[in-house]
Amino acid sequence: MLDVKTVDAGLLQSRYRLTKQRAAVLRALSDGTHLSAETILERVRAEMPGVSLGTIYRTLDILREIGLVQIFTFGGIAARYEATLEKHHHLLCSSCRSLVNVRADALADIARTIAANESYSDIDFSLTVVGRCPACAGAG
Amino acid sequence: MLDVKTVDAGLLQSRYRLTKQRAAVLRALSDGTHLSAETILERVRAEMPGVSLGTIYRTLDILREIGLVQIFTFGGIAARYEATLEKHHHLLCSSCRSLVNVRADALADIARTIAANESYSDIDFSLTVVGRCPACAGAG
DNA sequence: CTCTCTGCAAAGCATTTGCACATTG
DNA sequence: CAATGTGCAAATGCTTTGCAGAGAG
Repeated sequence: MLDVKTVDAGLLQSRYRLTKQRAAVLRALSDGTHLSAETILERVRAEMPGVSLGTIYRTLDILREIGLVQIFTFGGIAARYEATLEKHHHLLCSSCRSLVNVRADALADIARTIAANESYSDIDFSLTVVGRCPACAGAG
Repeated sequence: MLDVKTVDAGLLQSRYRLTKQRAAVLRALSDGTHLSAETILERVRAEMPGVSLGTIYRTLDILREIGLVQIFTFGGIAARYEATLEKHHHLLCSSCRSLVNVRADALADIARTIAANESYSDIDFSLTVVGRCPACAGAG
């Protein structure tokens, strides 16, 4: 999902440097799905103590700007970051707030049609399905 | 979108009282689409100065609990509240952050299929399309 | 009277920012 | 050295909460 070539392509064409901290953030991101800034900080600090949360946010913002990470916002939980280039959507549990990634290729046509109808350009789109996850449904 | 019958049905079946403040919030909501708490406060204060933002939030939370308002969260802007029972989705301008409501009936099947595949129940879903609105595209 | 509601102010959380120092090319 | 990056801490924006007094049944 996150090869060196892609990262270099992004960073080198910009004025940004690939510092230790940024590399660590990228490594943390390539491990998991929909990570929060706080989770990323923990992972980065595991190998590099002393890194600040501010740096995590600044790095994530740069990576987003370059197009290497996607940010997803949901109600009630902190923003989630993903280094996937694959288009995907989310299932959010209304009870435990856990997240699951899902694909929905059929959505693209619908989103494009909506955007075209209203003359919106350069679109991106994401579907969030909120519901009770199997675990929470089982627990009552 | 918000008739007295519906409101009464919701409030009377609960332990909540229909106070002046709550009525004003409901009135503010029935005027507009995707209002922020701050906007609602302004509108409520226009007819009833002294109302606090805390009361707005508490009221909105009750109304959501009863099922009279929907809350939508997007990145970068405050949550938006709507008293519509109609299922709808949003176009968010990546530049000026303006919002437009859109319908997308074809989405229901897709969302249900996704949820069923992953065994999620009691689902709700919403699509957010982010893109440049016509005004911003025109402005360059 | 009892329960619910409100305003106020403070607290809470996620995120951003200013600044002085460190690091890199 | 000139530019970019970092840690720290303070600031910000949105939302929630505790509390003491007001209002409703």
